[in-house]
Amino acid sequence: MENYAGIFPGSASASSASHLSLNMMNSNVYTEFQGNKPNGFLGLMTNMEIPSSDVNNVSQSKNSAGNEGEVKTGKKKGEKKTRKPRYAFQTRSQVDILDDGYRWRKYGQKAVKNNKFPRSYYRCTHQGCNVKKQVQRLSKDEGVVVTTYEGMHSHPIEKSTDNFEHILSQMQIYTAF
DNA sequence: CGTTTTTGACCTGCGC
DNA sequence: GCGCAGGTCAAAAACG
Repeated sequence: MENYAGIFPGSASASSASHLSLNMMNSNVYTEFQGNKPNGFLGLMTNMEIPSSDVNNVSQSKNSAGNEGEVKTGKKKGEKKTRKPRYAFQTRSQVDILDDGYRWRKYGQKAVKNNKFPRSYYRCTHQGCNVKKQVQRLSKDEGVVVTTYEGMHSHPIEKSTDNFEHILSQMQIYTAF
């Protein structure tokens, strides 16, 4: 399940590209940011710090899409009092697995209360890299996938990233907005 | 054969 | 104090 090869129209060696990812560049896929947050955060990456008391701010921002709302920080194994920033992506895609070029190992899957679809938990397989990521899909709009990144990678991408680099650059341009 | 996925159990924080 | 919800671990299966 790790064949993320040419998915882009420009890439020649498109190996059937069944479940690939990163096809945000495709016509039918595009990152859209809806005013989910009262603060009105727009952008590809939104870094939000999550203080213990602020946890419910995400859920309270219910709105059009009808997000399920993540409550509780649930730190567990209290070792870090420092809350890590999280970066949320809201992407319109038919596939849940959006590949960013890193290798992820799935370590859990749980169903969310207000969502029919389960939420998947991934972890970066790189040694020492404890970056986590969770993918969730809105029950209302199956086309909308919310990817939340936790932590930052301190190592280069493992994949050859053919023109991924190029693509990423373009993505950044989008971010600039 | 090594690695990742899968799935249930377990843990933790919060609300009642 | 108990139950709910979310998050993580771990063992076995599945896949290459």
